[in-house]
Amino acid sequence: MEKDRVDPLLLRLGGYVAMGAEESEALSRAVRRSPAIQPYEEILGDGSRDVCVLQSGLACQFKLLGNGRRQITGLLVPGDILDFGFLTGTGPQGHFMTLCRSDVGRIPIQSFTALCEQHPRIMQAVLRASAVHAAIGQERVLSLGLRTALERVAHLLCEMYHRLDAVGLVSGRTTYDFRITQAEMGEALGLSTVHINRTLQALRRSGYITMRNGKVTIENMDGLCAEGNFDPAYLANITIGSQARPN
Amino acid sequence: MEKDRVDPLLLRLGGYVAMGAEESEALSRAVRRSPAIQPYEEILGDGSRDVCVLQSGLACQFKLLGNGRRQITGLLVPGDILDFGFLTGTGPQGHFMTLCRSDVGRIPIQSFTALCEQHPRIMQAVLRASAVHAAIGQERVLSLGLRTALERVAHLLCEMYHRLDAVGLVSGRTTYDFRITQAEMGEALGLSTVHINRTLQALRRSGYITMRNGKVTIENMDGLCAEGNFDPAYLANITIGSQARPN
DNA sequence: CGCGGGGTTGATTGGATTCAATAGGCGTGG
DNA sequence: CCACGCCTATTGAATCCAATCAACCCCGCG
Repeated sequence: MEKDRVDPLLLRLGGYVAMGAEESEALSRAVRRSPAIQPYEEILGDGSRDVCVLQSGLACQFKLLGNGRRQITGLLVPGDILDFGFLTGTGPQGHFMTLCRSDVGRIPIQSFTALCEQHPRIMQAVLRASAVHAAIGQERVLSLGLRTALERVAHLLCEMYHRLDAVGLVSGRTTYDFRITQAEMGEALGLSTVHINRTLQALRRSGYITMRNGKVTIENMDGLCAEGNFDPAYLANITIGSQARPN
Repeated sequence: MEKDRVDPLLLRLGGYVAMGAEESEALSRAVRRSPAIQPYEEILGDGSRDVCVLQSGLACQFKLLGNGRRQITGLLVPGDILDFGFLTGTGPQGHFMTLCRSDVGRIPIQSFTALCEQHPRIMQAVLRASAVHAAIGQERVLSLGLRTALERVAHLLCEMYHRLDAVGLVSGRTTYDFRITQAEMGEALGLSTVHINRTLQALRRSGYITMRNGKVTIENMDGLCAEGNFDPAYLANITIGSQARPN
């Protein structure tokens, strides 16, 4: 099973806008692969404006707040563009680092610009990805602002399932790799490590999930979604006009 | 003092990119003014893709979560573009409504597109505004995720000061209009009304602020900033390349 | 004058944190 | 090969910040 998986970026963008072989190839060619990055290594430290894409592994975006407090402001899965600042000509927000061994691809900003000019669909797909990224951010605010611990964790596990599924990283129906420590989960969800631990236990006891070796299996999808108020709609790309809306 | 203030949108965008008289006028001309909107009226309910700008008053963006819970995901001050979805061709995230009597201007999306093509600086400024909008969102995550109640409120009051100052809505050094109820503040900061009340009292007792008639005065800016871990840098527009960065 | 919304206060409750200690897994080095 | 150390997960106890519940005050308004 050492097969070279399809580029997750292609899967991601292809999920937004159907792309022809020519476009896929052009996109693939533009990506510069770098050597694998070790866990807990900072990405994007350099001032380059390249478009960075997580190719494999898991990464996060975070911000520091004096006295050692840290907030993880976003989790990044393969196929994710780390930061969309290049769209507005601004630098990345906060810091980025890997949470496990990962690969990061880069598209030099000039290549990217040329690519988008030649292939409007690619541009369109990137814009959709950016919109979904923003929607994920909104959901994070909802979680931190008014969801209980149980809801936050349940919601996160559902979200990860859908995001990983979109890039073909879910195996056997509902199992996916999620190499994150409980402490990191806490930093992402605004909860203490201890409470994350107890909350995960509750979800396991209820039969919603099982966890083994950094792999999460959702045993009761409906139950977990209900527990976390999860509605996958925000992960889809909704365009006004292209899809007639009920109202 | 009934003078027609300078269009806050011009002040906002002009703060990002210096614009000539021609550009300012073109921008002004593009904005369609609507009749004043009453408090607690929903904006953007229609499916239009117009670029909406708050011209006066105060508004918020919010999302609902079953069982009546509501999270205010953003506060909007004059000069703010309500939603940047038009940049990605997607619809607005969540709902928008006024918090007090307000005016909303609209730029039909076609006019906007034409405007940006003819005046690249306007496009550039809008992109900067979009980036700052995103940065404000990140700070919100920080607040909800790891700031204490006191820090959240202090931070918010500092943020509003800077945002309103940017559009000329601060009077007498540090006084600004902030017609928001404590309940709404709580919904924005993920705190209960009662706790907001007590936190505001603490800030007043410490001599950081005074409040009267919906007007906030910051009496001790340094103290309030320190209390809220507030650093105004994220409200500035930082562009890679245009400004040399220390590192 | 009664009503309603917003602000204030006190008492109580509770979800989550913090502190503290133990257990398990894994890599390194003796 | 085992010992040691480190990191992560787990558990229990105590504490605390903020929520909830419940009045009450104040004021503008019909």
